[in-house]
Amino acid sequence: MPELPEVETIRRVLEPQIIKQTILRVEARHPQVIAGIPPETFCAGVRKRRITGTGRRGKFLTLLLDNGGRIVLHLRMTGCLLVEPAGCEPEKYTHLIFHLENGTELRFSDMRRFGRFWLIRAGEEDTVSGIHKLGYEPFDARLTPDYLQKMLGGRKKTVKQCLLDQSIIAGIGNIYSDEILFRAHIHPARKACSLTDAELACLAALIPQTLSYYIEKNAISPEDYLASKGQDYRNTPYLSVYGHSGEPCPACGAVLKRVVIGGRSSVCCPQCQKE
DNA sequence: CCCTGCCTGCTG
DNA sequence: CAGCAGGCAGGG
Repeated sequence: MPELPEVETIRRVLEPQIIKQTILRVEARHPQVIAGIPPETFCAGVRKRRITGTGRRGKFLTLLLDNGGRIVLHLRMTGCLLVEPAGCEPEKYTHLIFHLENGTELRFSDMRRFGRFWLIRAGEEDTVSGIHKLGYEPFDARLTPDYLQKMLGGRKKTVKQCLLDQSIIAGIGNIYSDEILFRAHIHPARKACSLTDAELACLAALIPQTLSYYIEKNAISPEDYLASKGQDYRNTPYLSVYGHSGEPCPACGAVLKRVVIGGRSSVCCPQCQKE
């Protein structure tokens, strides 16, 4: 489900609820969501540890532990994290429950079960989760027009595929790649190597701008997040093109078109985003 | 580059 | 019923 703005929203909602809490034990109802090590090893390694902080890298979340280790997780398509009182019935598809000392539980639910958890021990390098393969954060000062030129310049791939490539820029998914390209007036099917310097500069500026705009729009109180079971914090009312194919372009009124690029469906304006 | 698998639910 | 869904890894 979530891309960078949603993952960041979840992190901001969860952090105050779990920070300084000790994990009494972990219940792995569906151990398949634990990757890299046997589930029992994961549960034993996390048990009795205190959560000292949270982090985000691209679409990955991290929970820092008091022994220097960390939990790394990725929500993939439908993963969801909620902190709920122990007495309250877990959502359907709850696969992992972290029992916290204050009587609440950090619960991971995921209908499609694509989400994954890793445990990285103190001093260990994370070479398993995929974090090590990520490119710059969208807000990294090194994400310059020159960097984009270097990374996109020689590529035959489309610009859309490059934006989705986590090893170039971390955190952009199918929704925000469409939104960024719409704002930049660049057609998603354009070959990356065909982009002009001006277009690359435009992208370099719009990537952080667009994502921070949507992080702001996502802001939600922990109460509202919980009330909607972690489902209702999304940006749908603010999206310009994603989910709006067949509707008029908000800029020029032309009919927004659905196209398939690299197997992913994309929505763009045939008028504002010339091929 | 494309394809498949991983899962379940929703839409037409 | 087929096709699609905001992700990613692995294979040819």
